[in-house]
Amino acid sequence: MTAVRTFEKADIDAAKAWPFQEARALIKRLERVKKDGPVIFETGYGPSGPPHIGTFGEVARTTMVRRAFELMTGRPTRLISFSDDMDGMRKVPPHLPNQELLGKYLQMPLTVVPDPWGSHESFAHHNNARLRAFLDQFGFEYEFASSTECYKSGQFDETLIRVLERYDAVMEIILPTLGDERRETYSPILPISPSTGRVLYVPMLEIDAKKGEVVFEDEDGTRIRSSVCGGKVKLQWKADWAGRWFALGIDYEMAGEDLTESVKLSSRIVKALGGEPPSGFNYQLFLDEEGKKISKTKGNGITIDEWLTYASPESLSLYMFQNPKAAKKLYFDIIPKTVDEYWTHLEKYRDQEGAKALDNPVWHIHEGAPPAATPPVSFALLLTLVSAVGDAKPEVIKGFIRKYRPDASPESIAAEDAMVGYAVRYFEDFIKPKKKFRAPTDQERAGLVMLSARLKEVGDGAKEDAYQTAVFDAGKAQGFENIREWFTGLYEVVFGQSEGPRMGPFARIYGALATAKLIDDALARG
RNA sequence: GGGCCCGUAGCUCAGCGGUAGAGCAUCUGACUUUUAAUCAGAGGGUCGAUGGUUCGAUCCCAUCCGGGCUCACCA
Repeated sequence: MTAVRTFEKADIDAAKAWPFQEARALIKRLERVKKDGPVIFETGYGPSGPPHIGTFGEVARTTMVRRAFELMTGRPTRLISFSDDMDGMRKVPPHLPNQELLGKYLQMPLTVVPDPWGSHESFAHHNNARLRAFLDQFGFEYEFASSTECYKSGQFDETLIRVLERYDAVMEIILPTLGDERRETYSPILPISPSTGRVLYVPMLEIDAKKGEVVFEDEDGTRIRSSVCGGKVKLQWKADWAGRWFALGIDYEMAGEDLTESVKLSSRIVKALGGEPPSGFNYQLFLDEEGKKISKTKGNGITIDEWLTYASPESLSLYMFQNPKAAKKLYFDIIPKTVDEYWTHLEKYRDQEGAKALDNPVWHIHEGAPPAATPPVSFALLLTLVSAVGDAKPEVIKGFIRKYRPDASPESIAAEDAMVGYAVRYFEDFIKPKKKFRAPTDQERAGLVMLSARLKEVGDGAKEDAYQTAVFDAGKAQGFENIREWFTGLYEVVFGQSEGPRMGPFARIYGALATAKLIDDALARG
């Protein structure tokens, strides 16, 4: 049910959503460097840990720019998801099994470190597989690239030799950014020790660009002359990023705000190599509820698994679309709001045309092909329903929806059904613990006793009106001046909240006897 | 302290030189067998502050304030 629309050039030119602005900057860059052929986008991944919400954000946002660019230019594009799997393991990540075993592989490339779970060729292979499964789960289109493979296959050889040729220029750029101590031993080339297999942080004693060789001292003091080709050395981070841009011809890459300085530095280095830095920008990091930076060790903020427990990937994409240059809070309270905003945008998209449609987040979230169906009731409403029913089964909730939106299309119902599970879980974890059941007043108690008895009398299977009348009769019999007070009390005592579902239909669907039991339970509580 | 990014209605955000906008939230009215619905309407912002450029600035420039990141090593 997705319809890909076509857009006039004038509309595309008028589109102002940030992915289009990024695409325009990219187009300018391409004009400058006069590049033809496929345009290459890149995202990064560090395989010392599993993919996370930031990984998702980067790939999602990059894909948004990619699709905008394709619409504008019609040019072929590729997205490379690059894994830094040749980096040495600096320390054993905590919380992993087989800590002792891993400890023996410190400083070795992550593709040499054994897989602590034993299922893959190496630790990095394991995490690389997780990355791919992660990206596949969302349907991203990308090509995986392994740093180790790039080095070993010789794909980076030319670039490594270029680094040797421009060695002084590269050093001149990097050295001022280093502390005194590191400056003494720094080299942008990190040899892999032929004796121990570790990544060595040692100075280069000789550089021979013509032969593509370097001389360094191995861990055991042996003076080694080695080719830089075929994976015998790798580039140190500051040069690595630039080298990769150069070797792979990266045209676009965004990065976190924490890497702002690295982007600048890498840009200078890639120029020194004779290349041109990619287009891109620095997106902001996420904050927790109190505006503090989210850190993995602290465990504040929320993880992608948590988000996907309570809401759809589309809603998370919307979150990523919004304001990427502002530091945004990422915590549980924003989930329902984001979900409903997503549906609102999707609904609007149907009637929007031209540039308006292109500026609608859903165009970007769905890579140009937003679905047509929207659910008949909002997530917020759904939460109210779930909340009223307590720990109801999804089927009961779905029954309500079909009853109250009889005109909803099957597609619309299907869209809603997916939300029901999310709503139930959100309710269980965030709303239920906050429910406050108060004790009834004497007047309310009398009314509730009467209502319960009346419901049992009528029994299941009667018409809505019969139940609705029963509710009003019970209230009126107790002499409530304003019948609203009766309802408010009913909700607060029985449902633990001040608002609730229309009682007649509720009793009809939930069951009169079950409803009576809810009331009896509430009376027993108070 | 230097650099970069952000600061628009209660919340989330759009607008980026021409009399301030959306969604949600709030309130009011219709309804009155409801406070999940529907319809109609309203309130709410000195566009962080101050200067400057301009006929005119939320939008450009400068300074300041507030928030985030970054400036040893690693990535």
